[in-house]
Amino acid sequence: MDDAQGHAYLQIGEAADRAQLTQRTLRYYEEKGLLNPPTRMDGGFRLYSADDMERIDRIRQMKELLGFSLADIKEMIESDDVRLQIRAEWRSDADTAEKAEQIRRAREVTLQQIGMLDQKMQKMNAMRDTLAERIEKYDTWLLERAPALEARR
Amino acid sequence: MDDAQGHAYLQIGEAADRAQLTQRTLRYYEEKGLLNPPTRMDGGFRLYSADDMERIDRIRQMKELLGFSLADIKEMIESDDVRLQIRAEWRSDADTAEKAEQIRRAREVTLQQIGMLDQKMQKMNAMRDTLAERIEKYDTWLLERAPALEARR
DNA sequence: CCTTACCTTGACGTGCGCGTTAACGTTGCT
DNA sequence: AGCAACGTTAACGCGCACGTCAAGGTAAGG
Repeated sequence: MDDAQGHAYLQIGEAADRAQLTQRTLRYYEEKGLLNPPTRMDGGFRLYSADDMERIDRIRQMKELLGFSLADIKEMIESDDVRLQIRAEWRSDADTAEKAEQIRRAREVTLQQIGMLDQKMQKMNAMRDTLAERIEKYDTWLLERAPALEARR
Repeated sequence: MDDAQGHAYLQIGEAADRAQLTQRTLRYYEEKGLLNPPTRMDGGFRLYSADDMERIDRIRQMKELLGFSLADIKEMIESDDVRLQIRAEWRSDADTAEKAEQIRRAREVTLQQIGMLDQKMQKMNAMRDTLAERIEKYDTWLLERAPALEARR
């Protein structure tokens, strides 16, 4: 079942390459419950969907960008599960009110995530400011005490 | 040698409490070269200066905020050493040109740090945007499919 | 001088996040 | 049918960043 360009499903080798992770890491994430078990081919080979790949990338981002532990990340991405469940049961007979409740919870979680991102970025901005101040001090020092070389510019 | 409020130098217990770290962690950071060995009292007790405390806090920030390894942090804070050295040798007979060169290097490193902060913040902003989009989708879904409860507001 | 609180240096233990190896099965091509 | 490339699970190993004793020294008050 190929796509026009590339394959719709990736085996673990390709998946790992594209995600810039190792196969071991993907299996480990699955083992730890960060990834929902991917579909398998008859022989048992894992097949990663586009949704899987998206999720893998989000996990990597949260690790590298935010420096969170896998346990933290696991908690945080559970709102993604809701999103996927909704997509799957889109026209099922599940109770609409129940779905709405789930969505409201997911919304809440997402809001919290945004809040924590904002907090982090605020602190990083403060850090940036102190670094910028430091640059200024370096510059004034250089201008006062060793302007010779700077004048060449 | 007390200050008007609090002590100018802190023993490791107080230092750890104020930095929100454990004594073990402070000793570990020292062992790993992230902290320059603090002065000691006659009995061998460590005494942390205000500069030490500042540095400890920067280390903690870099770890928690940026999620860096201690090895990374060690590299990054070596520009701080320059700053402290400068302060120490302020009126020494060290070569001015040499100092200037050090300052230029420190300036370069600091600029790089600012650059990486900017990069991170940019990525975090992108992440924030996707989360905000998700919120929008939740909201429209809720308005379309389950407006009843929302109407109560 | 004695006690209590605080500190010292080892040294071993621990949880996380994988890396690595072993032994073996599957796929796909010729 | 055979072979190379790719996959599977299970198990052990490892570096990092400390936690946690153990055995003892020091500081400060009564």
